[in-house]
Amino acid sequence: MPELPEVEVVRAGLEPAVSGALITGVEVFDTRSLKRHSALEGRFEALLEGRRMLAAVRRGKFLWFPLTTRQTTGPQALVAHLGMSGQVLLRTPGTAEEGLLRIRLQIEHPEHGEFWVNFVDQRIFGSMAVDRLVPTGDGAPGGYSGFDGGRMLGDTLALVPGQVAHIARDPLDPAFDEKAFLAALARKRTGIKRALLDQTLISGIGNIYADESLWAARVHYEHPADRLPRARARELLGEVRVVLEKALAEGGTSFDAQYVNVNGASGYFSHSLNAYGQQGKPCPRCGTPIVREAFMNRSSHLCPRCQRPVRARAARGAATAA
DNA sequence: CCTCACACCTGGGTGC
DNA sequence: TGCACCCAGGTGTGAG
Repeated sequence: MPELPEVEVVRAGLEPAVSGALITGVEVFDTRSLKRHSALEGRFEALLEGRRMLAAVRRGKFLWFPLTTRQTTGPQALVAHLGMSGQVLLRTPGTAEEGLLRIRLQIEHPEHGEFWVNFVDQRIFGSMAVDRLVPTGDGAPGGYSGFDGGRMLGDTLALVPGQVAHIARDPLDPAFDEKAFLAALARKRTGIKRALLDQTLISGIGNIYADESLWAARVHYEHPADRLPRARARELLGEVRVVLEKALAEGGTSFDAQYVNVNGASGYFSHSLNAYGQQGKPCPRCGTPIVREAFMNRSSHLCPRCQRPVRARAARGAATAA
């Protein structure tokens, strides 16, 4: 469900309530929501109770909350991934229980008081975990944590949860290495949309924003990544950034009550979609009906006129033989 | 090493 | 009303 803009809306919403807050209680209602948690770290509840969260950090679609250090362990964080249907809701203690509530943290903030942090997830593709923090490969901050978060973390800023270390930086991250991304893209022998969805190449993009970015850049989703001219690839990356930033400014994309911010409210970007879910409606650019095609057990939405497929890759040597 | 298909899940909507 | 079937915003794993 949630892609970078939706996850950032959640991060920003949690930040004031969780930064500096003490975890006073942890309730796990469904252990399947701990599938990313390794028992080697210790028991999830025991690792959290009595510790404080220092900040709310995000890279791509991953969220984490660095914890105060315990003498017995190195630096650790509570990690959360929303999967397809996860929500993190801030509630006043005593609020009636959400139907699909999987995990609840009881927290106490020194200034803002007590909250429940409710992790709600229909499909259970999301999860929480406590994971150790490891240094980032490039020495830059592990993810985005806002101004205050950056100050709170101080010299432990350049850490990332072990299970997030293989995820690439996202295109809104100041430390995103554009040259390295373009070079890696030029080596990918796969379709451009698969490459955009590959979180080890560039993170934060999912099915909605991949389709929107490709529409904006007028690129067909099966265009071979390694045959996209560098200038076109740079344009596409520019469109990715524009789409993500615009969606963020509008509070993310919601089709129903499934994706919501920490207060349960929906975003407005669904009104700004040009391609995703717009099959049958005229392309806002040329009027040709948008089509939907099967792709990776899901679907791709595109304008068949603005986004022409390229000729299939010629068999090796065929072009020169003639 | 790289790429791809698939498993992992539940619930809401639709059409018969 | 009931039910089968389709659909959904993601990621990790293992086969080839």
